[in-house]
Amino acid sequence: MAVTIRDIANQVGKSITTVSRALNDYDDVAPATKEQVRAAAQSLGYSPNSLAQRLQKRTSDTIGLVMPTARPRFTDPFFSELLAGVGNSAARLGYDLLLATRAPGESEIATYEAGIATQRVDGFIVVRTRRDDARINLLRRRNFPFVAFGRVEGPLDFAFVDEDGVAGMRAIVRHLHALGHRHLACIASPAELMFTHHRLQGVRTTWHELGHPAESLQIVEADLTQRGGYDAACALLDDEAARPTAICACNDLMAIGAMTAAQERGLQVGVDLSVTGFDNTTMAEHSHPPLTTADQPIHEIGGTLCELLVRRLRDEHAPPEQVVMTPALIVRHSTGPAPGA
Amino acid sequence: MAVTIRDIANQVGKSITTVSRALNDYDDVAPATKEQVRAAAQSLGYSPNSLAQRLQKRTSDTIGLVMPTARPRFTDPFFSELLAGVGNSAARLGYDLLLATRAPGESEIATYEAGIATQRVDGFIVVRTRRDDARINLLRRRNFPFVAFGRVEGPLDFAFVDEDGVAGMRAIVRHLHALGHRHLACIASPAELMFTHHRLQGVRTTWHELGHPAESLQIVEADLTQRGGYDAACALLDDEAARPTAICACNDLMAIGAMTAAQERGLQVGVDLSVTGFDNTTMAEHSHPPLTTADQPIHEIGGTLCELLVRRLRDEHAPPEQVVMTPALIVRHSTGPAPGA
DNA sequence: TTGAAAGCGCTAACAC
DNA sequence: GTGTTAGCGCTTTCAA
Repeated sequence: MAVTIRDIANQVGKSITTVSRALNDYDDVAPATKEQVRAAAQSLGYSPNSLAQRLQKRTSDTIGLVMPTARPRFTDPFFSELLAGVGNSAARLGYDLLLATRAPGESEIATYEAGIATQRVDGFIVVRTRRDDARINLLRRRNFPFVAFGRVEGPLDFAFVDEDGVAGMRAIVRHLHALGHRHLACIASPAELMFTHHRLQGVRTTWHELGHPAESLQIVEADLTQRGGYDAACALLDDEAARPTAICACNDLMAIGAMTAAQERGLQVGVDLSVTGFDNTTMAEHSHPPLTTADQPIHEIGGTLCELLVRRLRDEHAPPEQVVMTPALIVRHSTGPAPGA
Repeated sequence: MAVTIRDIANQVGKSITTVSRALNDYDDVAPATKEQVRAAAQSLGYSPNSLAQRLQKRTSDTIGLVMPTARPRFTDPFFSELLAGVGNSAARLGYDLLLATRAPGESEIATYEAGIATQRVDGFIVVRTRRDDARINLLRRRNFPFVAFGRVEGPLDFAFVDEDGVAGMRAIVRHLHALGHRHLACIASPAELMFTHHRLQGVRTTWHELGHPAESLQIVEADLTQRGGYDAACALLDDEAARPTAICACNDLMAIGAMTAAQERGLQVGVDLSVTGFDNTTMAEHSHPPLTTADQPIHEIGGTLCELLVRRLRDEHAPPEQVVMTPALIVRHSTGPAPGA
């Protein structure tokens, strides 16, 4: 069986108390004893049992993250990158990362409830916030530590990291405007997601500010996947009378789907039709043509989320920190001058 | 603070032992008492402290998975899908999933060592096996429960799930041969990965069996990313004298990168050049043109990995189960008759 | 400088 | 049926 402090105590002929203090480098232990204990620990191959430590300390040293997976085939490159960011940061800060995957709904909330009730996690990272977010409402009600990736509607009395979706879309729409586009379509993400709200608002207000009539902007909703973007673009492009010269999608995946739809119809993306994404996943860089998009430093955001949460965990009274990052416009070849402009 | 069995015991005027037994539905508790205890637990909002339960049971009820992330920007759609499969299955079986991300190397091994030593996990899922795999060697040496996604060279005395890479590539190469291709290039994944070995072997032996001379097959290595596939394809295509009519890549991501390279050179994929992938990620379905590839049921594989591991955890003497799945050829539009054939 | 004892929250022999 | 007692492996008063 595993080596315990009791084994070390026997070996060096001291009490387990002394061993514990020696290992934790208390300064009321004789230097000689410390050395002796450490040597014994080393030679016996001792490692503390973290379950026991955690029970005693009444903390789990664990961060929970529940990935919202709507469908069984779940392939969002965005998340693997975010997870890597969170994971690396958690490890560096001495925390474990507990991962669950759950479709939004009752069982999702139950997962949060269970995490809290059974004291398996010290705090949560909530990703992809919704306008009215049941997860956040719950955590707030329970006064349980968490950090969100994204904001919500209503009071923002919690810690979050978010990107400025309005500014990101403003940059994109201005870019398209400057290229001479006068008929724009936006492939929106699901309305319940908070970032949709920001990005859409960015599109709408900027388009309006630039003096375009409301009718020159079409908005269709899709489900964040490549297939969703594809279907939405098909509908937009097949109505030839109202066909836009530019399509801005609310994420890269949908933009790539939209490009496929355009190409199937013989349109050259970047020439006959401009398409933009959002996120700057690595796919955007390597799509054909490379995608104009707004960059979010996803890996870094994951790290920041973790840091903010840990700060809160270490100091209960730390004020909720709020970070809003401005996405950078990345111009590639999927956008070009409006035809005939 | 949190409600404990002691609180319940006080409330109902019984000992904590009785409460514990009632809650665990032992049959030596009076039905009336059981009811009373349950009601009290309910009304007090009791949930067991899992740390305490685990310490007592000497099991962590946790499965560890360390994602090998070579670079900081880590965007493999393959992994998010695998994680979803593992996560769902783990939850269903009553296990937590502990996720870490670590680049292959010393710190990766240290992560495994720490997980074992501190008793934080009951077993590991090892993904993307290498021909000589330090992780597996370690786990084997320590006799620590694990299941691998993939095989290794040498004795296969452990549980694993793998796909038959030889068969998958055989199907692809035969498909290309039937289309009249006589000059093939393969974009191989890194040589240290075990699946590279299988897939490459599938390509080589099949090509040979079909009667092609060795010189008609070129093999270049790339790093599994879109960029890697792109670079490799550029090199292949720019040597016009030796230009292949078909390129088979060892995963979808590289195949998509290769398509980009071809398209940049004015080649029509599926007509002037055929390209194939491997994995059938959702990207393959939506690429332009849609990619011919070999299907791996990734989500399901994740689930199976979990199940095999749990079976082993519940029964120490269960023989190591080994599952090899045969990938199905998915023909889409990235392949077509060889030019001039 | 060290050790005895209590306790984190839970389960399980064993006795009554 | 139920309670007493011990103990999982650790930390931390409190006394000596």
